[in-house]
Amino acid sequence: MRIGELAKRTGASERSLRYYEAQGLLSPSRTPAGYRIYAESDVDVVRHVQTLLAAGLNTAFIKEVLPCMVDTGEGLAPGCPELLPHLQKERARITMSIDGLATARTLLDGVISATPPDNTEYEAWVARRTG
DNA sequence: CTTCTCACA
DNA sequence: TGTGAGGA
Repeated sequence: MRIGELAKRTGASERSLRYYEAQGLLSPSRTPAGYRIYAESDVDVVRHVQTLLAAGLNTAFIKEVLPCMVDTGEGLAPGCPELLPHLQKERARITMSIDGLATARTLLDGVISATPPDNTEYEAWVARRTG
């Protein structure tokens, strides 16, 4: 099938499909005219890529683990045992990221609730809109 | 009409 | 990642 059909069947944009290819996640053959020809199995590959991308993994990591992933009908499962450590490492990375955002939010909360030394303008504004 | 590459107010 | 140009 050509890129248009694969896009329709997976919900991925043609743009994304070409991007996945550039990242080595897909390697469609070409017609003499240069049109990309995808295999039926690529539909699943694209779905897996979308799942992993949504799970916060980058294309480089996906490229490594994709061949070890197996479809369970429900979702994806680790096809190789030596995959778990890497997956857990990714999980840890996401946790770090969340912690960073949490402290950022706490800091911002502090700024939002802080009382300015000279609050005349601030209070005038509050008074104006609270009536 | 569909796809391709390349470039970017 | 979207979008549009310019071509096949």
